[in-house]
Amino acid sequence: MSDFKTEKISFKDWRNKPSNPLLKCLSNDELDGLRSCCWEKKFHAGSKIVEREGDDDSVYFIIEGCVRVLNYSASGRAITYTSLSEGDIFGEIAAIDGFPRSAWVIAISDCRVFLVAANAFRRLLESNHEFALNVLKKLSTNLRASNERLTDIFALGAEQRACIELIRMAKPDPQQPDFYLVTQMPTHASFATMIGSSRETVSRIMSRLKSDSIIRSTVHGLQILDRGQLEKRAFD
Amino acid sequence: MSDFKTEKISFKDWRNKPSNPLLKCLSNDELDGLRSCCWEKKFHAGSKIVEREGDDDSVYFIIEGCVRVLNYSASGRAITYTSLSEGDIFGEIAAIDGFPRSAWVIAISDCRVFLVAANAFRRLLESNHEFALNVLKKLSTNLRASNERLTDIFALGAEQRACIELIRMAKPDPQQPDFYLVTQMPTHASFATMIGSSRETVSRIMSRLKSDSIIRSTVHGLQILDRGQLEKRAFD
DNA sequence: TCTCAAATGTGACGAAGATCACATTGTCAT
DNA sequence: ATGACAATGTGATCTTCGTCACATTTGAGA
Repeated sequence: MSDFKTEKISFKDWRNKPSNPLLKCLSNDELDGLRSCCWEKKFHAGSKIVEREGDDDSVYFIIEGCVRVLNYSASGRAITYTSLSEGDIFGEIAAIDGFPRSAWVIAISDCRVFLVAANAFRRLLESNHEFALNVLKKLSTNLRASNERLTDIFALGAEQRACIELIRMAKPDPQQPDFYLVTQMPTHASFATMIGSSRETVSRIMSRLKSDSIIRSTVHGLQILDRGQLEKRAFD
Repeated sequence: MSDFKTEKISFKDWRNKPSNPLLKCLSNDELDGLRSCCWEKKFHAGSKIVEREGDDDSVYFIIEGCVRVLNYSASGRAITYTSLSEGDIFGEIAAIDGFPRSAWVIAISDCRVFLVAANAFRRLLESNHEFALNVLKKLSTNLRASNERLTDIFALGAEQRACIELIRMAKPDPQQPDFYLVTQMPTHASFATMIGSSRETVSRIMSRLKSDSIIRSTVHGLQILDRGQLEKRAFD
């Protein structure tokens, strides 16, 4: 595993990062206040950051790296709720309502995070309306996504869900402007936990999409050759 | 359809209702401020209150009655997110993030609601920390529930989900303290949309539970004869 | 380059449950 | 009571996918 590239970051730089919309509204004073109840922590790829039912209640700000929020069913199957990266936060729910963690968080890549103590986070919510509104918006977004997903699972088949997820993950290819690209395509097994399916089913779906020339594997990631067709399969 | 029993309610009575935890923290002034941007509306059982993609953005406070928040898939199948009644609110997400409605809301029984304009609601969020925190807690609760449900669907079979839902809906029977009771048991078709299954499957599950003497239909609703067995079936 | 573990491909099989098609039973207004 | 319509019960299929089993490929170290 490669070592961390730990470029030191100042609190002000942190706040002003464009990838960090939540913190923009903090004043210098508020930022200083955070300093005393905020630690930096590092996690290696694959390590556990938050444990379900755990009673640690800090809020995590991702400075660098990528994590996955998920749960395990009694039978051991994993269900991924969401993947997060630089600028995202997690753990805010337990900090807000004080109940134990509702999910696991696992580092996908090496990570650097800032931990903010729950009561410091709540103090911020109370003192800064704009910050509170930002958090409210974030929760709203998450809730919309979660409900949307619920509908998809009831209504759609595995292939449709896979196509939708691919479309979600794809960004325009910087090299070839006509194509879309999924950099960082996860393994079939991980992808399966994201769409609520099995490894084998994902494998079969991908094979089909490849043989139909809708997608293709390249060194840069998964290339989408025919977005129209992909959308057609996604939305029928 | 029976007419409404429209006992007039004052704003202060409204705030002080025990079923209304969200509003407790409002001052008299804030309450007065609401008066000018708040209407009462009535809806008959079965009528549509909120329409998905609609751009009305008020927040609804249920004074009386019972509603269902749901969505329809492209194929026309309904998926119920939650049922709400007196003291609950809905529509807060669109008011917070300004995007179109993400779900439909249908009146199950005759309803009386207070509508609060989105910007009045947002003003309240900004001026009253406690209120904002209450709303944050509510969203957190909803998010936990939604994710929990997602896990259940992947991990559990239809019968288990049905049993879990029954347990959730059951309250101790005031008459016979040993038993639990589901007053207001919905139709099998509705229940199916709540657990993500089909009407026929629900019918078969209920038949099985009845023939195994775990539940029984009475005039007061669905009686749970053997909660232990029901839990066993729910959680294996 | 070799090696080994992880990731992927693929056939066969079975179980769960959706769907279709009716029969039956409630329930409510006249 | 008597329709009429909604709700429920139940059998017979048919599809989708999960699961098992094993082959094949890939990729990262040594």
